[in-house]
Amino acid sequence: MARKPTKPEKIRLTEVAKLAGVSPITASRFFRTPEALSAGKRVRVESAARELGYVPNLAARALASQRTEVIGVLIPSLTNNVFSDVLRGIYDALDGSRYSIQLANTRYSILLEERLLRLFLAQKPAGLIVTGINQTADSRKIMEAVDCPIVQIMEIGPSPVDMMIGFSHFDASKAAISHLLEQGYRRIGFLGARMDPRVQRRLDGYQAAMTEAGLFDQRLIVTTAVPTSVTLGGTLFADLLSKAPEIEAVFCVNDDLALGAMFECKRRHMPVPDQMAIIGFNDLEFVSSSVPPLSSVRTNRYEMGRNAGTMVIEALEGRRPAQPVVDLGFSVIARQSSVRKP
Amino acid sequence: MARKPTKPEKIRLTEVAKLAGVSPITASRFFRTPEALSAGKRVRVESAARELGYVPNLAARALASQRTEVIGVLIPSLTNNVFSDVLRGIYDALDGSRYSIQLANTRYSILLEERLLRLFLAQKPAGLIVTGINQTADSRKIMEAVDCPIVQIMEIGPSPVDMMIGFSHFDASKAAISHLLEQGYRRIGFLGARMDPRVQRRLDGYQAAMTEAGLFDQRLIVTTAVPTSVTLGGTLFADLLSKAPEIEAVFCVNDDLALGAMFECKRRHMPVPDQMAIIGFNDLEFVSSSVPPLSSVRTNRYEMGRNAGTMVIEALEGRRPAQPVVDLGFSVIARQSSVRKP
DNA sequence: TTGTACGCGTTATCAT
DNA sequence: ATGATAACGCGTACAA
Repeated sequence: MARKPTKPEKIRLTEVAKLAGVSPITASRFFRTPEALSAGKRVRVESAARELGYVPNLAARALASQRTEVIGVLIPSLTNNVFSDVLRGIYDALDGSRYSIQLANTRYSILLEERLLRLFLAQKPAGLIVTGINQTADSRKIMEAVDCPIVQIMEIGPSPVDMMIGFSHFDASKAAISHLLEQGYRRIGFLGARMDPRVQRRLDGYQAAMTEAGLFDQRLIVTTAVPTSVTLGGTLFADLLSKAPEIEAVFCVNDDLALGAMFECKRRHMPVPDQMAIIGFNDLEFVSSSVPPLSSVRTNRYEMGRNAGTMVIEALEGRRPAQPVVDLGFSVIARQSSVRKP
Repeated sequence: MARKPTKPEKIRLTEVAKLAGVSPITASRFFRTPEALSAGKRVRVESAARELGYVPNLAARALASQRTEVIGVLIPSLTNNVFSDVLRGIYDALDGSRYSIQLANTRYSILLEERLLRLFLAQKPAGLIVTGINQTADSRKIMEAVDCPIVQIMEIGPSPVDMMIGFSHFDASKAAISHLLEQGYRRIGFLGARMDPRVQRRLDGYQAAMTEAGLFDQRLIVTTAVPTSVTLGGTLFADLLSKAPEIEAVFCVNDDLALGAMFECKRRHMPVPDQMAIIGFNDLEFVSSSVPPLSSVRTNRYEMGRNAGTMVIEALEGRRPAQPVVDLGFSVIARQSSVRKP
């Protein structure tokens, strides 16, 4: 024998329809396209649903319709403030829409990313937001085969899987160095942590700028695979100073490192910027109120997330963007920490 | 007419079963209880699934089994570092398990929380992790009616919906003030932002400690509903100074405010701790490397998330914790910013 | 605008 | 250990 039939207490669409005096499919339509119902039935279904406390069964809906209203989001870190801003943007964009978010943490591993991607696809997501442009070959194949909008965020590159929104980390980094060069600094150090693909591109930008200026010197670069932190900024800066005591300025791949470097300067009674100029990256909230205020490169993280969310929704509604790749740019914010006094 | 029958290309359990020469239900068992299969069939199903690239349909699974393997997580903020640590703990705890996470952002609104809760329940989650103990009456009713493990995190209180893990914000705050009192500070200010329930309880703790010491003075308290930030810490501290210029120490409800206050001291050439002692809350990474190092109250956020995740899983496996309420405690970390020199 | 008929892909239940 | 059958609750396709 098979399983017992549904107990009559359970409140399904059928129960709502019965109470409203309509067929189940009409009740179903009420929840999806209420405007397709006559006013009378609309009211009756609505009150019936309310009276019974009807809760739609999303699994049944997904099975029947072969899709869900879940947008999968793959990011490499939950701790990094950079991603929390992006996430907030995504959540805000999807707020009020019918879509919900499923978030996964790739931990900066493209292999784990691939596994999570497969996991997502088992749920037939309505859309996908993934971080960066360095996926495994298999991930790329999978994404190309999937029939849903996909936005790659944080970076831009030549061949989007579908859509893309971000900025050039290479250019942004180069611009930061240009700023320091314009201020007259010549011996400019580089501090990098984690060294994920985006940080790597910032290093490339640094190298390009320094080489163009005829100032490149491998000794000025200190990097580590260790995750970033303020404390680490101090440590790396100390390393840099011991390797190259003559440096006049330092570019940190993020603001945490920059703050750490600044604290280290303070411990060494090394005035900023008089004896050491510092510029960070991301323009987090705190940099403007530190003493001295820290220069940084502003990136539009919230907007990135917000736009990514919007792009997915619009694509789902059939309105694909004219431009699949959106460059949100950046701006170098020069504050006291990197500005030569007259 | 109804819909067309499934196209033969689609790879379902049926296709796998056919290739393996077993019935669909046997193939189904392979994915759920492989040990219940004979070794031969187990191997055949496995290779058939691999060969066909079978991807299980989670919607069908959820519909048939009436449950999912999704754990819903409700937190008030994505930006606040405090929650990213907790989240990381939850993700780590669930990593490698069959469960995935669905994250929702309540934006510090218990009304929105209630809506999101209802939304989650439509998906029949395997478990639920919610923030705090201040839910709406309806939310509480809903949670009590739901048949899945629920963990309330961040706080502890007398009547858990199901399980609870956190610490007493009241006691932690009181301990911070006790530390300042022990150091000999008497005029101790309070800086608070956001004023969510947990921050409110920290204020209560401050008030209790000060009252017990016979030092309570409403003028020493500066609060705002505005979200916290380093910059805000500076502003609030300036407010406090103008209201009560005689203060010797300040307790900030989080480390961002504390850092902002410290920067403001620096701008005013007010040495810390000689002229102004500062203690923060949460013991974020940066406090130990600032100059001077900032005192703070360490809370075990990662462990909280990690344990919450584990508690849900264990409960799902039938092993409910002996104690439904877990107090993770806290510790006052006294650093230079609040220690009187001898 | 509304309804009919059936399929979505899996698992629960019972039987062998 | 394995299989037959029906049921999970809803949406699609088409007809009226």
